[in-house]
Amino acid sequence: MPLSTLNAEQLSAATAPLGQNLIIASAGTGKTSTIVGRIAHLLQNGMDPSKILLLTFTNKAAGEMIARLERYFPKKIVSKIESGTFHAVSYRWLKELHPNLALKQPSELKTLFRSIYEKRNFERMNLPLAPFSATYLYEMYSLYQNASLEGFDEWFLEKYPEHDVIMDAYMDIVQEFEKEKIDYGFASFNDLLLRIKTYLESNTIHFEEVLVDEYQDTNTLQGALIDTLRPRSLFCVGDYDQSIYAFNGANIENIATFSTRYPEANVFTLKTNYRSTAPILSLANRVIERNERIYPKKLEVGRHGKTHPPRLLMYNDLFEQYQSIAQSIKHTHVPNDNIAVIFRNNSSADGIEASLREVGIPCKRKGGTSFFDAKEIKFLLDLLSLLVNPKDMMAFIHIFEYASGVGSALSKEFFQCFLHFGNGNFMQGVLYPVNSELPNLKPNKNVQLGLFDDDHEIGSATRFKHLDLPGNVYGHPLLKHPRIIQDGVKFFNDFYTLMNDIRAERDPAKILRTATSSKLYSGIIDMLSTQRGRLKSGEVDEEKKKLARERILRKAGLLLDLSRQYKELGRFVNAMVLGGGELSEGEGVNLLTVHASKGLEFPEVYVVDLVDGRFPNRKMMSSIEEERRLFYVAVTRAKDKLYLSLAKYDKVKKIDYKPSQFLHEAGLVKGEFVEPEPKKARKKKTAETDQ
DNA sequence: CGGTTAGGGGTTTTT
DNA sequence: CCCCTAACCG
Repeated sequence: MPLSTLNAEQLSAATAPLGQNLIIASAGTGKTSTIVGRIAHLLQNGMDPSKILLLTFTNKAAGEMIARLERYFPKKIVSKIESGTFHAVSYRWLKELHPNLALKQPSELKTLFRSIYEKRNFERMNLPLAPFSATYLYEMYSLYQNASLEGFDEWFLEKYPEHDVIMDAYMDIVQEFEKEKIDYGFASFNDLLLRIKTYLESNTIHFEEVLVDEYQDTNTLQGALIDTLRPRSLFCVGDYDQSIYAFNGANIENIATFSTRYPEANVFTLKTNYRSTAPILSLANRVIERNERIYPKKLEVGRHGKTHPPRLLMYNDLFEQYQSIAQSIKHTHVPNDNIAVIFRNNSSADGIEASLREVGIPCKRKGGTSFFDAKEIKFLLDLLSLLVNPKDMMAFIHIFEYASGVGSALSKEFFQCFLHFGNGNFMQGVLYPVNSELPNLKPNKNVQLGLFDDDHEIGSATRFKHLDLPGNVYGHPLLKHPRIIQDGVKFFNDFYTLMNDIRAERDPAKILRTATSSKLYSGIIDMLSTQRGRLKSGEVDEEKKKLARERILRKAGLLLDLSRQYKELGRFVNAMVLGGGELSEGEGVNLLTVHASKGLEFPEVYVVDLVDGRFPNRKMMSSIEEERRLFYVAVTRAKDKLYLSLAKYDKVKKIDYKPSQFLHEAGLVKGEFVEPEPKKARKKKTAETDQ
């Protein structure tokens, strides 16, 4: 049974009485085993599994814990446990209340936000200071939703009192953004939590025990969500030294004030580290001890035997560093997937990946340009999104931007045309238009300038006659649009054919099969593979193009495989948004950001680019303490061997680097770290104004 | 000119 | 991938 493998401190935590329990679990102390043991304990004592809620930071983590429980309990019981990330669980509940919920990627919502922002004319407002850019304002708004429960204006002005004069305009943008989201039927990640919180304020979903993993990274909103759940018992597991999500509103106060908020709380500490060797742990501790100790803890080494001291690798040039690491990985006897290369920023990944490829070592990346960011996959998902939610203008715009001569503005007009042709029903407007006149596009222009008014119908009937299109496309009112050209009409014809083929189908796999074999998609494949097969000289290398084409087809096939588990199209599309980033492709050496490495462990770890400015990141650093925690997380991933590396110079960018202060703190570089003169920081957060 | 579209150069971290 | 700038259109 899972409980019999626990040590004394883990067991006393796992069998704690119902109530408020906080488990301080340092890196590698068997946190997962303790949570699994806790659930086993609850089940053994007869708790109804459907009254247990397990909240984790990634869906993968939840899946692993559930899988471990299935080794000891019948699947029928374990599957009743409610589990997943805050977002996944909220989505599951909301889907019952709002079946048409359409989850959107943050980047999409940012684009929507920007388009609203850009309608405002700040120059005309004669402002005494430059307003924040759309991007920065969006990021702040998003952070606010996670970090605060008060009004946006209050929260914002506390940070930037001088923006008082623009606050009304900011609020106006935010309000319009909220309205547009509802009009388009969109929900953001934050909306999932916000909406379920609102629901819970007047309704109850009762749980006997709620377990929260990675409690140190819960933000204020998630904290409030736990509060509104009001479970009979709470079991929170975390380590304040591993709190690394401040940028997402993670509130270390949640864990720091647990025992004052719940005076009856039990606090358990897991002290014995079974993961890393003594020298690795002592290095980690030396550094992290410079941060304030919130709860007392002292790590004890659970592993004995032969050890390798952590090694500092210092190089003269950036690429020499990557190439040398690739060589060292090539010559080690450890299997590739037992090795991780960990970095602070994704910008390190390309160089490492290229160097590994050079010597023929396979590698996989999590984050960065993921599977779902690939254009060929995004296109298919946009098609599906549009089928699920025909109000999804963003998805439509992305699809039609592939037609040559069509950009985002014209694509948007086309969408409005279809809505008009179908009396508000998009699909109707595409397939069976009831209005055959163009809508009045940009009425202000027409009225003020008297332009374009009578251009609308020019050549509409005859312009595309030679294309030999089927009658229903040839007679479609979209062809009357003055700015559609031949390629656009051909694209529309293929789009029309596909929509006609899949309009009645609801099964995700069948739709994908039709879509991937459609003429529309083969056009996309051709365009993308030609682009990717192009050499620096501009010529297309047929071999390279063929390879790109095969890669695209393989990816599309993978998406099709994923879709087979889903019966309902909407759930499939949302699942791809919700869990998409967690999928990593292929086999080989693991390339990870520190954030992505959380919760994982590897026999051999390389932490690279440990130079001042990059790690710690000095550009937009929230605090040196947080950067130190990031360093702590990175090094405590290592079980047996730890390499810390840096290069003193980047000859491509011509930048000199100094060793990271954490290497001084670790005692690997002699002497106390001296902070360099702060360079004039480029202000990126303010928008350019003409004055 | 104004509004778009298309292509080139720099990047913090995530559900 | 996001921001900027150079061509392009009516």
